[in-house]
Amino acid sequence: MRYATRLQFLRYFVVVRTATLRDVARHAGVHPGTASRALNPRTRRLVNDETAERVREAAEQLGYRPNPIARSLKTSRSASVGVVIPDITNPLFPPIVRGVEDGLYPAGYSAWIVNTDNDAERESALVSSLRSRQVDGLIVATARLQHPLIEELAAENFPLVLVNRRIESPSVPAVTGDDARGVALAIRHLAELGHERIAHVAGPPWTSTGRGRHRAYRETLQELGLPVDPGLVAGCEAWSEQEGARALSRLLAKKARFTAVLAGNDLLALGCYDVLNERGLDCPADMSVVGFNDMAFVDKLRPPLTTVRIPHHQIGAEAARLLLDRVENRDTPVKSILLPLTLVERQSAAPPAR
Amino acid sequence: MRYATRLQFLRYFVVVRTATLRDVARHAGVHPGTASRALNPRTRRLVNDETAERVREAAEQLGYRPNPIARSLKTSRSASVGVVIPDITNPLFPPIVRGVEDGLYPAGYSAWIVNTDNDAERESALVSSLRSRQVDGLIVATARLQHPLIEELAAENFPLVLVNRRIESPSVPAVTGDDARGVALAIRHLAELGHERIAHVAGPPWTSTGRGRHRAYRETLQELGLPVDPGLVAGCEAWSEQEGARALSRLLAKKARFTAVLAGNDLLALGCYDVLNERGLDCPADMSVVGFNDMAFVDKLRPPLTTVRIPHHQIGAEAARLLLDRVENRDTPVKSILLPLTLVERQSAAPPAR
DNA sequence: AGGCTTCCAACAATCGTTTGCAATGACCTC
DNA sequence: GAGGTCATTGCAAACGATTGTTGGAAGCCT
Repeated sequence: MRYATRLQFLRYFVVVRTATLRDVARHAGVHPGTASRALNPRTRRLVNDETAERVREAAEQLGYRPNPIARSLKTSRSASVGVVIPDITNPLFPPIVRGVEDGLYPAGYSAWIVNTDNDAERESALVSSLRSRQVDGLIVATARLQHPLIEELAAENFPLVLVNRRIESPSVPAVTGDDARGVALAIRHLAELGHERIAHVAGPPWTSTGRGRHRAYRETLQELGLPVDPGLVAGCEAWSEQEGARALSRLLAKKARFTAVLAGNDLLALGCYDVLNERGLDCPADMSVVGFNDMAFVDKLRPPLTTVRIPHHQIGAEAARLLLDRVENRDTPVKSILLPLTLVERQSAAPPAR
Repeated sequence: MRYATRLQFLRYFVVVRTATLRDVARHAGVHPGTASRALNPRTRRLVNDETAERVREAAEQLGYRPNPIARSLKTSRSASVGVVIPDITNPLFPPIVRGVEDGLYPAGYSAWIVNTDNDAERESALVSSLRSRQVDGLIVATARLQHPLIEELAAENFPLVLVNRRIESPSVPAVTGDDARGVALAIRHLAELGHERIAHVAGPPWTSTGRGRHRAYRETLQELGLPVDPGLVAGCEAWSEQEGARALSRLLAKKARFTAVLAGNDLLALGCYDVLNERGLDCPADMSVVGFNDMAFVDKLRPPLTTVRIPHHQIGAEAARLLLDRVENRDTPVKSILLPLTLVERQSAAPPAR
């Protein structure tokens, strides 16, 4: 024997080289196939209890850790899923990602995160790279409304769940907040405070959220018998502070009359704050502002932002579970989840000045 | 032939099954080994130009994409690195992560991100899982000051770079901001505004940043001939808003006299804002506050926070490059990088009231 | 013409698992 | 005691690439 002592022999495997299944088998005096079955809970019952125990012990002694690469190669599964987001730097996404991870963890899965910067080409390259890494499914927080890549994956019946944003095609499961009710919550709140002319700084029309919130805004106004005036809506090209500022400026420049504005999301609301500041307008005395998302730290703004809270973490977790369902059984019926939203009242919305 | 037409044959591979190297080889009429060499830039010169071209064409026609799993199994490399962070939800980390990705991308590497929640056990499990996934190196943004796991990896000469936080052991390369000069920048600014008694809400003493900034605070005061009074320092147990608030409250409760406070980071500064608000103290009129990090949106606070900017994205990118150097050649000498910081003056620091 | 490189491509082993199939032997039944 | 079932284990072929070794053809030299 090359090794002076048994200890050295063990150390060799534990430290220098990582023990393989073959080593474990040899150590336990069985065939690698048997060792594999003994260690795998699903096939464990195929091997004698006593043998299995011996294998388990050998594995422990040698510090055996299965090689997921080899396993993936053989099984073409990886116990991991891809998470495709536009940009982790956008404070919207980290909580979702954590939610996904927390949903995945109990099942022993983990997440591969990639940033697309909303670039279709990059996205397609990344997805293809994820797939060649054998991810078992995909969670996609895509922005665009129509989306050939997604349709394609869905057509292949590749396990896929959309998060945060819906897509026109109904065959793709999605987990989102109930934007319509969220918008209603916000508008009703403003109405109860006494606002009648409520403007909307709308998100990009090529996103499902932008479009959906805009529609909900109109519908709620109608329901409440409030004026729905297209002149009170300014659209944005992106979910950014600058765009929010530009939109509100346009509204103000038109001399449109309104006392409150519902922003398509918190970033846009931040933009609104900026122009209000610039023009010496006080929020909420001169203008009420309501956001959407309840991003981190918007409670620290002056004034603290009244906004609609979306349960991002929960969205991620639900998406993970939904995906896992489909991974385990591809024929699980497609189902989408709508999570309730809540209004968090802070100080950016108040009764209008008389 | 099982396939009615050549087109169907091709579709079979392109759509239904993904073409393997063997398929490409057969299609080009060569041995798989030859195909491998033809497609790999590093071995390309071992095969005849004409043959190589034929292989290339076949690969393209069949839509061949190499299987990274199989490649990893054989080469025990993965063209990916692990990124170990406490919590992606902390706004500090997303820009670093993006920086890392951007630094990795040109070399064809990608990043696996994991969150440890600063739990040593979880961290160790995650690192081990990353290693069994054959990551070629690790970028670690660990919080704790001494760190057996890190020492162990370093001892093994496993490619490893620390970001954002240093560790006592000198053999581990790290990329950080130049905290000492950053603190000096902040204190000098306050001194120039006329502050003499400057307090410090210090980060956790078990983190290198917490400790380092505290030391720099004392040293700078001394340099400037300002009083360095231990009664003007309150330590925190965590980098959180609540801890920042508690610390400043303690200082205030002691009736310590001071007109400005340097917070260990922006989160702590946020906590300071909270207690100032509660007590009806105006910032900056009654108390100046300077933060550290320049987190997103602190320019939107009231007052906009004066703080020290850390080039997070650059830190990530440099770390990636450093790591890649070591991955390519394990014997690259250990080198650490200190990036310059800048003070961004906003409105939370002003001359003290007389 | 024989011997020498040089170039190129094929061969086959290997990475560490999983898994269908076959073999063995124990035990049971009629 | 022949035949059947059942539990258990071994065998070997994959999965899809990489790479050291081998061998044949061509080209060059003396």
